[in-house]
Amino acid sequence: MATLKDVARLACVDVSTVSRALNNTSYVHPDTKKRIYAAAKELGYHPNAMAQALRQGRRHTIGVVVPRLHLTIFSELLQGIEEQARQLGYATLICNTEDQPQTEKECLNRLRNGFVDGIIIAGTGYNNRLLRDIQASGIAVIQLIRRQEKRISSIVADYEACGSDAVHFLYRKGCREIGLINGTLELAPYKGRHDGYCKAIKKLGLAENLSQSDYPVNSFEHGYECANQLLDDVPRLDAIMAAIDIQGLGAIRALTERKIRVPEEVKVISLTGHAVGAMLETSMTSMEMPAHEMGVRAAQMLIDAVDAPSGEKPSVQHLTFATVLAEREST
Amino acid sequence: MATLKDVARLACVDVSTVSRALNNTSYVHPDTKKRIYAAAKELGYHPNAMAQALRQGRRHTIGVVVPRLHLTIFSELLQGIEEQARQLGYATLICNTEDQPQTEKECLNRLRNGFVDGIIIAGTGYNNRLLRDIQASGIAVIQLIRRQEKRISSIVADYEACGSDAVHFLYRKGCREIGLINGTLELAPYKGRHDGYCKAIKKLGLAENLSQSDYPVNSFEHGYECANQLLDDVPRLDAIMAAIDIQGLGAIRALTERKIRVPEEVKVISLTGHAVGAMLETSMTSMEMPAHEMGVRAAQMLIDAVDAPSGEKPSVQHLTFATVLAEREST
DNA sequence: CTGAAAGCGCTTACAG
DNA sequence: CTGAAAGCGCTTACAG
Repeated sequence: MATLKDVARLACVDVSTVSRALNNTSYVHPDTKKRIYAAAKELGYHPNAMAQALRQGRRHTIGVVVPRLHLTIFSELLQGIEEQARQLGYATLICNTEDQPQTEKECLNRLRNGFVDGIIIAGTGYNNRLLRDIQASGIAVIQLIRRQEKRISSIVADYEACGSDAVHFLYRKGCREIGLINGTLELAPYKGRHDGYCKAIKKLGLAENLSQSDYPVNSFEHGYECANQLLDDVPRLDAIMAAIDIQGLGAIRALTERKIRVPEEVKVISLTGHAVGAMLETSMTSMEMPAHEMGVRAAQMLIDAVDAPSGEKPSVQHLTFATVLAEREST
Repeated sequence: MATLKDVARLACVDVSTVSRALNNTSYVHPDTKKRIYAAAKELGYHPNAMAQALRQGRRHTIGVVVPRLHLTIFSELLQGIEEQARQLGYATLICNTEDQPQTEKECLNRLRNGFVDGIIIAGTGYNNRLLRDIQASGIAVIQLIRRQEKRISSIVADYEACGSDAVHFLYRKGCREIGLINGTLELAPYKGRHDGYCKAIKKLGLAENLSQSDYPVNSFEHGYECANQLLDDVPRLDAIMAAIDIQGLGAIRALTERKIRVPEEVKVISLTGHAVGAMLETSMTSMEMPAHEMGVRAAQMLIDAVDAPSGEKPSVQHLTFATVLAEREST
């Protein structure tokens, strides 16, 4: 790789002049400039981003820590983040934790070592202390989807309203025995949906029908298992709410196997529509969150914080997006 | 952020000693070591990765260029890549091109600027020259899924066998009018599946039933539109092969709307199963490629190339994975 | 076992 | 308009 020095030598000027010419950072005589450009081109010169970053103290890279990508909302969020970051001149570094606090910790420690200017995280909630340390050390941090720590800015959907709205929607459709398939209450999105569900159920004077399984929360099997549990426990079950699409698929599969018709006998709704629900044979009604836009906003907010002069760093802010009902065939 | 210098000052030694102690790179007196560790801890010292990279000429980062993440096989590949890279001590930088050659070009130019040690790309095929330049400049490059350039190593599935095997499978099931939903022949995976399909069809003395639409190849709508086209054009259509799962979903939707039963009247098979097919109401038969493993192998191969002493860089190699039939309810 | 020095490739005051 | 110099934070021969 050719360096500034090589270009300088070929163009018969000092490296500082080359730097100025290439970065358009101060007047350089047009003729000199021309010579420099020619030399740079001839040598196929590309500036070394490491050296620039070291010198300028800015890496123009953000880190994104997610629990999983495949078949999750995170791949869509990540697309939004990457798109926006790229437009603002930032690269995106990803880390996949599989929701393992230990893996997450290692990822965060790598990222903080001068890898990135800021971090967007959908975390496990087990490394909040570390996250605060990282933030205190001057690296911007934003929580996305999962607000596990109040003292760090976040962008989330209104999970509680989402859970509650879904119950009311099903109630209006005539459902009286509504089951919930959800995930661990340690994670904000599941906790919120759980609370919204319970409050609405109580308000309407209905019975809570909860379920759980040993499968990973984010799995088809979990949905399948929980649906079977609900069907066994609640003879007159007439609706199933699934926290995420994949669980909904599992639930529909369980219903199909029992020859229970959707939506005539049991209605199904997903609380986190992300595109796949709309494509099913029996397309699935869902509460949709604007994932792509949330990703874009997260990148924007993070980079704003990174770019802010160090005196006036923005204070902690929490942004909540509404989810919108998309009615389809499963209800 | 505390620097080596700060630690050195606090521990009353030279920076070089601190560096050696912290990196365990040569003998340092135990007492000194202890003092240094204590000082580093007290200051919350974290080495600056930029400076290390600049000094060592290695960034320990690989770049991954994909056309899309959400609801594609690429999110699964990326998970495999990230996992393996992380285990080998590498971070993963991603770029999302949306299959725009111009965006891809910009991404590649950013990556080559000292951002990464190597690049894994599922490319558009429009920047082959640039890719060769990048490779020539000392950055390892591997094509994944899409082999658009023979002179650069690649890891792909056997698309031709995949297309051909699917035809033979359907033939054995009694199908005689088999339609294909595919994508642009400019991309190797689609070209391969197309060729495999055509050869098998010819060999069996059947008629080719192709389709196309104006929608993005990687969309539900494309599958839906093409299926309708095939149904209109081929009265006795009894099977549909879809290049990818999402197209298959579109096809099933079209069939459902016309009240055509799957698989009794028309069978459906996806040529790139990636998890979602198995979860459907009518679970979809598909040719499965080991996406996660392919991602792992790609990361491995790339990092091997990066780590190879510069004298003995591995030569171009092409790895082809077999796809395996997973029979489900749609056939 | 440890210090002093050079240097990775760049940018940016400081002179002139 | 351009050069010489310092320095970003680290590592690593080279001495001793």
